[in-house]
Order: sequence, then structure tokens, then C-alpha cells
Amino acid sequence: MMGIKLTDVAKKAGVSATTVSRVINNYGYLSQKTIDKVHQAMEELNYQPNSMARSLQGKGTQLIGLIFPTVSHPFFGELASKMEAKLFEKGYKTILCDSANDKEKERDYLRMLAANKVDGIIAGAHNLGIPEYENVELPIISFDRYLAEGIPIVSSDSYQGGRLATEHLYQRGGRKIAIITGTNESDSPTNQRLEGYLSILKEHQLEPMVYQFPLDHSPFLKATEIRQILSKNEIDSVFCTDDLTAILVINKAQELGLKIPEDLKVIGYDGTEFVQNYFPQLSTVLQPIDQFVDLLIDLLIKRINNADVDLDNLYQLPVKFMQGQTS
Amino acid sequence: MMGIKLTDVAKKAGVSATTVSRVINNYGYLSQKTIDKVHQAMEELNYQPNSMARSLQGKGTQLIGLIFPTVSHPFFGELASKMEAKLFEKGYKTILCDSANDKEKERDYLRMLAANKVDGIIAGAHNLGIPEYENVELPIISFDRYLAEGIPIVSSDSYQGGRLATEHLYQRGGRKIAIITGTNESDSPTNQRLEGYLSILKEHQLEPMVYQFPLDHSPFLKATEIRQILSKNEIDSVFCTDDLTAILVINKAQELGLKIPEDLKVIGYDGTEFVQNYFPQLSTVLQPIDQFVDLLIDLLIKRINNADVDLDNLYQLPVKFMQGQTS
DNA sequence: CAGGATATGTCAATCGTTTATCATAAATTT
DNA sequence: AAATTTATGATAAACGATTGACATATCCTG
Repeated sequence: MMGIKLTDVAKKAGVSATTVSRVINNYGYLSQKTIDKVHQAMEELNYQPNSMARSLQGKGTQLIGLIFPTVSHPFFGELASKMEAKLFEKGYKTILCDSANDKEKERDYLRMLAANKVDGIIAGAHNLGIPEYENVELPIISFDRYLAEGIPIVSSDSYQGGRLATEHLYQRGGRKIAIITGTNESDSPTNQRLEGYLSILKEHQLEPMVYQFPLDHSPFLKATEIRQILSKNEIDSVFCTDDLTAILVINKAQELGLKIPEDLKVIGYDGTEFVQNYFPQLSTVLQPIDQFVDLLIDLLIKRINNADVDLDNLYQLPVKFMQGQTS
Repeated sequence: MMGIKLTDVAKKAGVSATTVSRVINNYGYLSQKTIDKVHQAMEELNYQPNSMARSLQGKGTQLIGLIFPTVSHPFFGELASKMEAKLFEKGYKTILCDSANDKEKERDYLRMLAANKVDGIIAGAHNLGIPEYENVELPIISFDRYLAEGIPIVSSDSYQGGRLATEHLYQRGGRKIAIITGTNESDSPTNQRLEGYLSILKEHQLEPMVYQFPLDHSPFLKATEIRQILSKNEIDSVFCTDDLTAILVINKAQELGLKIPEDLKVIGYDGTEFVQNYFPQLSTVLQPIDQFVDLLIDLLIKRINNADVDLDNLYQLPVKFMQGQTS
């Protein structure tokens, strides 16, 4: 039933357990001959050191917790997928935690990750009021959201993104420019997209039209509200602070017989590869997902290797506007 | 640096370490008073038993490995997300393994999961020729793909799905019905979709037109090939064996000025919530994702609790056709 | 109040690996 | 040939929790 253990390898290789351990952990004096013998025995027995026993010794688990709202959303799916790939390259394993916008679940996760002695956490969920983050002694890096004092945030320049999108709509002739965004309950840089929008409208002395949908609204509910907004016929442009909402707007506009972009200009936000591949017509603001991944992981690994490295509080990566046919 | 341990709880609660362990593992005689005292101490100290130490004792890690091609694909993203949620409910943690259609990566994962002593594995990747599956002594359940003798497969009735979609296209007047599917290198029930298609064409004595794209083709490449196929103007209907390809077909058809469904009828396959929400117009064959999740997890847990339970080799869940406006 | 049931404690071994300490032996340098 | 350096082994104590064996004390019940 039980697997191969270190002593089995030692026996097979005809050396002592100590020597096998020395080979595995590469310390002390070792002859090449012994190293080869041991490696061969490990291969022949298909030996894998027991992670539990190693980390009991304080070796680190090589486990990283990933806390995101849900990987069923293309944006987080893409982020998680790339994160996982890069972590695996670097020898880490990923524990997936879909917080599902559920505060209690997120707290449970935090406890669970601590109990599992993960080496670090990357958190990008949207729940507020989780004081546990204040006391976590683990290395954490946050994605796009304030968690607690001393936890670095990686995000993009949402203010600039909001400005880019809105100014673009204005340049294309939009004068009744609405924004559809989430309720900014969470203390996240994401809310700056709205600020960017407002700043541009102010510069052009236009009246802002702000629609805020709670994050936990179903797409169906959102679609219904969007239909209502559109059928009032009071707007000529919409800036959606995520691509999926923009797609809903386009769908509903088509149902209502509105021509895009003539009757209605639409801009999204995120620009995942998914949307670029399957909705190439959508104008959107590109978030630098690959750079997010690189930076998040680099920072986390720095923290893991040295708990005292000085990291900035906030890293803001630049965004890019991408012209499609919907604006 | 180090966290709270069992002996700290014992001290705080004023009882012995054995008693604390008895409380945690719920065995032996215990008074309610003691139980409460210990629980209170655990809470006050925010104690979490060290998973490593527990599983060294043979307690099981409560870890489950999830091997899928990539969660950046809406279908697998949804599957993974729901799987993770249900596993968490049942007290399991999910290690995410995106095999990325990379055989070597998948083998590495298998090794890694064994070293981490996961309690079980659910594998739904698409790689062929991984003999390791033959020797894994862990409980495994496969999603939609043959792995090795004795590993149960959960899938849907792809043959029937292929028939449903194709017959529907015929009923709507399609006579030049093409299929776009993957190359059936992987030994998976999925390939039965093609068989279903062929069977219907045969019944109606129509000429099959089969286009097969390798799984690792980029969407861009696929789109280009689709454009070529469509511009030859030889078909009036397409059955795509996944929704995303169907979306590409629709995009390219629009570019070419083809009216849907008049000039071209399109049917997809999968019917994720994502597609239902954001592409409600697409006709598609619904896979029973929720039932997949329930069944996969129930079977796996059965195997975990009793390695000798008799499970079927193949579980085929029914699919449903869903009428949209593209057919 | 005897005797079983209940409640708690002490002690020690165990899980598989790491690592420090000592010991010893061979190989290499001076 | 003596002195180092290199190579390996034997032993044992961790890491944190579990659990069986055994001891003891309190409780309840007939």
C-alpha cells in the first residue's frame, strides 16, 4: 500500500539513508559515483520524497494559494491559468481557491491555506472586511485590491484606463456617455475606472450617467437592466468596465434594433485573449495580463525567499486602448 | 515565527495534549465541558492542526488533484470552478493542474500529485500515451477520456449529441452539412460526436464533409481555415463540436456577408453557462456540467473511502439540444 | 457502596525526512 | 609518512500530531 521511502532507496543503492538524504538535499561531501548510484535507485524505484515529511522538517511545501472570485470568468480563468503555468515552471504547486464572492468562504480559505502551510498566497478576490488578512504571517501579494497594511497590490492604471475609454467615446462623437460598472464596495483600484470616466466628462462639461450593478448580479439580471437603460434611448455611448457587460450591451442593443456603433458606441474593459479571439469586434481597454502574472509571481517569490524585502505598496501597470468596431 | 501547535492549545485549555487530540479527532470519552474548553482555546489561539503532521500519521491530506487542459477555456473553467466549490464543501482542497495539452507536463503533474499524497485525482486532459496512469495507485476518475484499465470514465452521450445536432440541421433544411471537430487522436468518447454526425448523414444518404482541426491550433489559425471553408460556399450548415469554434464560424460568416441561419446554419456543442449568458443566440448541445461535477466527485469519494468499490467503466449522461437562432 | 461507565492524564512509539554530531576510512596533499 | 581533505556511515533528535497502553479519578446506578 505505502509507497517507496528513503530507506528503500538507500537499500537499493547500497548506501546509508543519510547519504541518500545528502544526495537529495545536496549538502556535505559526495562522490559523483554515489550521486549517480542514488539517482539511479530513485529512478528505478520511482521514488518521490514524501512532501509531508519534508515540510514537517521546515522545508517549505512549494504550495501557493490562489484566491480569485471564480475561474469560470474568462478574465480570472486566464489569469489563473497563466499563473499556474508559471508557478509550475518555478517548482510550485497551485491550490485553487474560488472565493465566489463569498466572504466566509474566503476566510475559510485563508485558514485552510495556513493549515496547509502554503509558502505564499496571491489574492485577487472582491470581498471586503476580512480582518484575517491583517494577521496573516504568510507572504501575500494582492491583485487589484486593498487587503491590509503592508500587502503589496499589483494592478493596472485604472484611472488612465477609464480616461482612455471615455475620451475615445467623446472623440468618436459621443455626447451622452454612460458608464456601467460594479458597485464600488470593495476597496480596490478598479474603482478608479469610474473616476477616470468622471474626470473626462467633467473636462468636457458633460453630465455623467452612472449605472452600478452589484458584482453578484446574474448576467440575466444585468441584461434585463441593460435593456431598460437602452430602451430609454437617452444615451449614445456606453463605457462598460468589463468586457462581458459590454457583450451584454451589444446583445441587447441588437435586440432593440440599435445599430453599433452608429446608434450606440460600446467600449469594454479587460481585453482577455478570449475576448480578442472570439469578440474581435469589441473596442476595449487591454489589461496587461502577462505582466500581471510575471510581477505577481516575482514579488511573491521575493517575499518567500526573504520576508523582509522592501516592496512598494502599489504597482500600477499601463493599459492600452484597443480599437474594435463597436465604437 | 512558527504557529500555534497542539501543545499550546493544551496548555491554554489546561488539559493534556492527548485530550486535545481526542477532541479534534473525536474519540474516547470526553465531557462536554472539556470539549468546550478545548474548542474555546483553539479559537482564541486561532489554532489550525498542521496538515503535514496529520497526514504523516496517515490521516489523508484532503487534497484532490484536478488535471484539465486549461481553465482559461470557459468549459473547463466552469467545470473546474464548480468542482472546486463542491470539493471545498466536502472538506477537500483542490490542486489545479493545467496540463496545457503538454504530455510531459501532465506526467510531471502525476508525479507531483503522488509526492503530495493527494487523496485522489480527477483527470480530464487530452494527452495520449501517458503510461503512468496504468500504475497510479491513487483513486482516479477520468472525465471524458480513456486513461487506463480500471479507471472509470464520466462523459456524456456524445454519439447521441452528434446525432441530435446533425438531425436538427437536416430538419431545418440543411443538405450540405459539414462538421468541424478536433483530430480524434485522443482516445476519448468525445470522438463519438463525429460518429453521431456520420450516422445521420448516412441515414439521409448525404455526403459527409469532415473538417478536423488539431486541438493545439490557435483560434486565429482556426478562424483562417474556417474562412476558407466558408468562402468556398459549398456548405449550408455546420455542426461544430464545441461552442467556441461555432462562435468563430459565426464571426467569419458575418465577415463574408452570410446570413445566419438563412445562408448558413450553425450548431455548437457544450452549452456552458457562459455561452448561454453571453451567446444566447447560439444553437447548441448542452452538456450536463452540474451532473458531471456531482458524479465525478461522488465516484471519487467512493473510491477514496473504499478502494475496492466496484465502479462501472463508463458513465454516460444524457445531453440536450438547445434551440437558438443560429439554426 | 461495590462496580461499571465515564473522564482525563502520562508515556512512548510512529509517520518519513532532515540534519547535527561523531566516527571512520579512503584519497590527496605536503 | 604525517596531515588534510573528502567520502560515507551510524545514531539520534527533531518536525507536529495521532494513538494505543496503562493508570487513575470521578461519576452514576442498582
